[in-house]
Amino acid sequence: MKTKAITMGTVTKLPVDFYRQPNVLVIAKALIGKILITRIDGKLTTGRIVETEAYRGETDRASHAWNGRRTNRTEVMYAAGGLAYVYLCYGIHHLFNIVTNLEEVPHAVLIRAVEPIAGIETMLLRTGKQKADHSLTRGPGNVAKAFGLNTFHTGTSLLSKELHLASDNTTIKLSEIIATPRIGVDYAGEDALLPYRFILKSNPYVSKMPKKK
DNA sequence: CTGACGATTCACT
DNA sequence: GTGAATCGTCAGC
Repeated sequence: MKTKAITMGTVTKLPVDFYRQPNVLVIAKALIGKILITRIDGKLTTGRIVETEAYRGETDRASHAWNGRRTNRTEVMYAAGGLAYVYLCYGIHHLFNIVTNLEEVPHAVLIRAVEPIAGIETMLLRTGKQKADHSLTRGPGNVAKAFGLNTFHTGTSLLSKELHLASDNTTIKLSEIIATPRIGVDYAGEDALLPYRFILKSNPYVSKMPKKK
């Protein structure tokens, strides 16, 4: 066969221990360059993560679980790491988060942007876009949409066949990763300035730098 | 039960 | 650069 196989080397599913490391910032940074894989409605979509944000639970005013706030919606953040937390924002957009750390520690990482690898047709279909340009999977709302994620997936294991993360041979140099303040969290006061956002340098799928307000 | 608002996006000026 | 869309969640009565 002359199939031009997509050379992806060895792709390994991230183990559950990865999500249970104590420092959510380390996890958010380590997720840059990893592969997001979903098999939803029988459609395979994969992409490389290029932008994340860390939310450090009860000590972080930008987090839904700030100061130990615990409600029906945020309950999943208090579970042990390795689950998905998807929630609706502005009544329109679904945002995909990864629950990290141990039980009772509500840390999470928001996936803000992904570079599409496979299933681009499916992504176009889901987002209703005509062309596969940089906006396809840029921005947390678009990522969830393109990968078929919605609030129904909250609590789904990130080790499942339907939804998981993986690592390939790609190594990201630390110098390629930049830390910046998070976006859209002005209400968080001083915590809004924390450099908890990680982006892959010069990647066109990374959302624009936040404008100074 | 009611009212206020958000970890955003898109179209338009 | 500005503003509207739009509904689940949460706090308060």
